Amino acid sequence: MAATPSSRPYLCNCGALRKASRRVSRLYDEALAPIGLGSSQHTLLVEISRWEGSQAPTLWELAESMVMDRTTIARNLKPLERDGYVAIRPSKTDRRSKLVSLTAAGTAKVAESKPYWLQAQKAFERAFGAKEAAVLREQLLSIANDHA
Amino acid sequence: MAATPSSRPYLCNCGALRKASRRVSRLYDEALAPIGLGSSQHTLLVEISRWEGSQAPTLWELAESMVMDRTTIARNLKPLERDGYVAIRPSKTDRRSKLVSLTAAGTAKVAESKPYWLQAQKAFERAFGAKEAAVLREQLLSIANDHA
DNA sequence: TCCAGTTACGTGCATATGCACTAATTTGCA
DNA sequence: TGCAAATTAGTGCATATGCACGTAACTGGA
Repeated sequence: MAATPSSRPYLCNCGALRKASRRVSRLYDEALAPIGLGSSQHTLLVEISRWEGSQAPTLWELAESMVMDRTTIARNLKPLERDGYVAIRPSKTDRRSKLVSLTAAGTAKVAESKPYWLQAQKAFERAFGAKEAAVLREQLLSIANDHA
Repeated sequence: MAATPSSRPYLCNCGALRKASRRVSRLYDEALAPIGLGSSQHTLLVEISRWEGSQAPTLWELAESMVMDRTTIARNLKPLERDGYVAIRPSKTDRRSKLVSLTAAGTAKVAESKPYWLQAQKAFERAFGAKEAAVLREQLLSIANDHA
C-alpha cells in the first residue's frame, strides 16, 4: 500500500494530467482488450470516422485534430493499416499529401468496439460522475485545442 | 487551419485526457528543454525528491506513486541514472527490492529546473486560470489515485 | 525445517510520442 | 516563366508505456 511520499501538495499540472491519463488509459485499454484495440488506436479510428461525409483528412489534418505530432500519427496508423482498418492514399490534387480513411472493416470495427468502449466510459463516469465528466471533458478539450 | 472533422460532441473521456496530456506535455517539454529534461523525467525527479527525509522508495512504491507500470519506471530511470541524477541500490533488508534516490547532482538538477518548470506552470495557469488549475489538479489526482 | 504461495524485479515485444533532418511538391512573386 | 519560400511527408533517434513471461527472494504454515 502506501506510497505517499510526502504530504506536501502536488502542484504540477503536467504531472497530474499525465498520471490521470495513464490511469484512465489503462481502464480503457482493459475494456477494449477483448477486441484487440488499444485506447489510442480506438480513439484514432473514431477520430477518422468523424470525417465521414466530408473530404478524408490528410495526415496533417488528422495530426492537428488528434493533438499529435505529424510523425506520430503516421506511425500510429501503421498497425491499423496493416490490420486493414484504415486506408492511406495519396491525394490527387496535391501529390505531397496523403488522405486517411476507414475501410469497411475499419467502420465495422468502430461499431464493434462501441459496447466495450461504453463499458469503460460508464465505469469512469460511475466513479467520477457523469455531469462532472462532461465538464471535465470540455475543460480538457479546451486545453488540448488551445492554439495560444 | 481547421481540422474540425465533425460538429458532433466529443464524448470520450480517455481521448480528451490524452489529447490534453499531449498538449500540456509539449508545453512543459519546451520549457524544460534548455536544461535537457523532458516533462516526464522532470516529474520523476520531483517525485523522488518528495521522499526526502523518509526511507527511499522501492521501484514498486515509486511506480505506485507515479501511477506507472513497474517496468516503465525501471526503464524511465535508466537515462536519469546514466546521467547521474538518480541512484538505484539494492535494499539491505530485502534483496529483491531496489531503492531509488536522488544523487547530489539530481537534487541540484531539481533546483535548477524549478524556474523553467515554473515558467510552463505559469503559462498554463495564465491561459486556464490559477484557481481553475488547482481544482483541475485535485480532480486529476483523485482520478489517478482511484484505487477502485 | 521445507515447500507452496506471494512478492519484487528483469527481459522481450509492441505500440506511443516527438524532435531534427531530409526529400518532394506546391505556391507566390519578381 | 523561374526560382525562393513554404508546405507535406518520411527516417533516424531517443524516450515513454504496459503486458506476458520468467527468475530470485521472502513468508507462513505443515
